[in-house]
Amino acid sequence: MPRAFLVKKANVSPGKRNWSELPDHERGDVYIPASIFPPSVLANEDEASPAEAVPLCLTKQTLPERLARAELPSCTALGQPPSPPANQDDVVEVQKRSRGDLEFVRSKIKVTTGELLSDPDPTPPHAAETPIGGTAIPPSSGFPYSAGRPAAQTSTNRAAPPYACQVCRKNFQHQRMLNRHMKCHNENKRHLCSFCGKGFNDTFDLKRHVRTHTGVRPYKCEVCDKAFTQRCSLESHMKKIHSVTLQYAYKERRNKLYVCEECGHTAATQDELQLHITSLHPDSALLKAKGPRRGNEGPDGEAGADSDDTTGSAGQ
DNA sequence: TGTTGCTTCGAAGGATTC
DNA sequence: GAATCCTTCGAAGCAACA
Repeated sequence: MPRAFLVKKANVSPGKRNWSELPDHERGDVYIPASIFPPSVLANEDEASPAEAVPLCLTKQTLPERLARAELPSCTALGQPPSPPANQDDVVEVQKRSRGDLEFVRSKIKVTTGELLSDPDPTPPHAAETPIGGTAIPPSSGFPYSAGRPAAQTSTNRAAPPYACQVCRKNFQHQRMLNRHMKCHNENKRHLCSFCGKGFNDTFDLKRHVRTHTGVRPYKCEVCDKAFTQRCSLESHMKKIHSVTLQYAYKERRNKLYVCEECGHTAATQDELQLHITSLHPDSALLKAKGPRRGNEGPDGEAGADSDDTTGSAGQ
């Protein structure tokens, strides 16, 4: 019996939900805890998606106990944006967490595929200089650094990707790649988790993170019915446990699986999901969030309300 | 204490939408 | 063309077990 099926101790770290407590038949392929989105929470959608609504960790009394326990220790740092890294070259993300009185630091050293200059200029990056290559980082983002400049204009690099990050000196082929990369250096995370307040640079990262609070597990192993929050987890499970390697064509896109976050119902198309929500959850804030993507919403988008982040594997 | 399986998340490449 | 979304890879950390 795979250990994955063993019930973990109840004393889980506060930063993680322990959906393994639940039998797989209850989680199903798309397990969603009941009442995970109290109406009081979903009602607040003026400026943010449901996932970006009022941080629940600030209103725990409105939550079911089990959800309240889902509060990540990062809540303790709400309103306290992380200090900028002492060394801007570090691609180390430090998450402060606390276990009761004990606070610990979880660090992640990201080894990216970004291309570093093979012969980096020994002179320090002129991050504060006027950008030459142009930057798309909006002033409102609070990002203090310039995005960079075309590396082709910098000295002796041969065939180097044209856009270089002035902070970490990585090179990118496209300006948009560089622009997005610069978010990594931005301490102001635009997309905040409504449950714990943790910020993310990308809407999809937020959506993916929210699943850890909601318990939505869109990826189901068809062999043992165990469900996972991320596809890579499923594929890893399939490979290690069942010795089944899911193979897809290069860049093949799986069929999308639209998940109703009210009840867990899955639909093959967005229209079908829309119909489902309209008929069964007419008061759902998710329904409102299904409006025009950029019609009346802020720059943050509505991603948190989207259930289309859940793409089913091809085998489903 | 080492191994294994799972969870979570950062980040880049590419596709899609606006 | 820019912004957003999706996919993918990889790493760190944890729990459970040998």
